[in-house]
Amino acid sequence: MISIANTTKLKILDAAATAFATHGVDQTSLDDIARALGATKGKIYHHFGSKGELVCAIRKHSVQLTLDRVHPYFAAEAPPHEKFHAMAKAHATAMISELAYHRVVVEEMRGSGTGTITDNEHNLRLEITVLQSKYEDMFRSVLASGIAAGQFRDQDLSVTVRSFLMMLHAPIYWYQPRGPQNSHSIAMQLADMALGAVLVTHVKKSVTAIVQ
Amino acid sequence: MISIANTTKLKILDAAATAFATHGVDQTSLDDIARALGATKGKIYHHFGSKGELVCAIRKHSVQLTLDRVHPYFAAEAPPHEKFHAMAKAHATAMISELAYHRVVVEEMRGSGTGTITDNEHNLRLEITVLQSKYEDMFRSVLASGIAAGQFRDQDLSVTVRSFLMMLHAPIYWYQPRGPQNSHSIAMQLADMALGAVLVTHVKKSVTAIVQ
DNA sequence: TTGACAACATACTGATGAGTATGTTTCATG
DNA sequence: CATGAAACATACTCATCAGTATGTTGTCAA
Repeated sequence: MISIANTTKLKILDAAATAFATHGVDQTSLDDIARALGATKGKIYHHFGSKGELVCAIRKHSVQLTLDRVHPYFAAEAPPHEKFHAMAKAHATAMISELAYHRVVVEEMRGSGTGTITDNEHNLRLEITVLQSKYEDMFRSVLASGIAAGQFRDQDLSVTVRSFLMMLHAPIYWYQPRGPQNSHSIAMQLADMALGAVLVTHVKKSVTAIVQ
Repeated sequence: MISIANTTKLKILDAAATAFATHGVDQTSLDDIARALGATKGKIYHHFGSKGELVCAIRKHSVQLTLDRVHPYFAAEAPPHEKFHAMAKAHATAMISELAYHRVVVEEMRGSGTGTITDNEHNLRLEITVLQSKYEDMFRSVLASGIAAGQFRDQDLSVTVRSFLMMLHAPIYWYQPRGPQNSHSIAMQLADMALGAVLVTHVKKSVTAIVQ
């Protein structure tokens, strides 16, 4: 948190996130990022131990940003389906609002990363894992309440959480700030879909079927 | 299609897909793939013009495999919600069954790829785009029918398709062949969730709410 | 049987980029 | 005003690969 209060570090993080999100982590050299900053590699290496640490810092920041947006709705008092919808919408809004940071996270979700891993990077990875677990646990908790209340379908929680979170990540792949839809309506639709994905399913008789 | 009837090419494709899916495209050298094949780079370059073409071949194969699994259910006669559920389940099953190929597709979804792009690769990319469009159109069509029938929620089709497809991609990130769940139950749950995501939402009164 | 081509292996080049070693400047502090 | 350290810039090294150029082997048709 102190590290992010540092203005210079944050500028580097922003530039790096933007570049990584645009061209991919592996296709972006530290010289590229430095150029975008109007500086040189020396500046980056003075603040971050390695490229891997830089990526981890972006990932951690991404998770933290998302958590900050979603947690208030988790803490508030509300029935499961309303709470879930609000949290889902907040998550989608986060994806759209800080697109670059979250893109990096998704790209690194496969697991590998760079070959050499510093101690500092290793610790960062652990912290990120802990944060992500805590984050998922919030949703797990709400889902459990909803299932207990008979509103949500009783199914494997791990699969459920990972699945609808992937759906909420969708804007990362296609959202463009200058697109026709505003971010609010997209976030709302995604939240609606996420809620539908967990609710007890109720298929209405088709209108055409009745007509026939 | 003729190209894939070639046994040697398919073996290279399999080895490449496995390696790419495990360590990431950029972290995997052609020498690595050749070693996995018990051969050298020469073999690969004899069958594929560049690393980019190899990746494209994997992507195309992935889309084709998925299409082959889903299309029968699209062609069959059934009410929208049943057809959609069957297609979604087939998609999820495809993801799990040919995990490696589909992982490569998702990793390359950001858009960039290698710097140099051969003519051959460019054509492959166009073919892939066409295939993917046709694929999405199938779902778009079913969704339109369901909306017309009053079963599916009337919302932006593009957002809908891209979103629940992302959810169906989820197993790519965490499914392990030796996992506790069998592939069938996971595919079923994902299909259930996808259907719920598009159906007209119907929130049951909470049991606890009634008790209170 | 011979040449011609497919199907590779071997050995190189060349560029790219992460990381480092070593300046240089600013600035706070004693 | 001296001095140290923070905050960079500059100029390297060195390993990694994608791509290429060329050699080798088998096979088949004329």
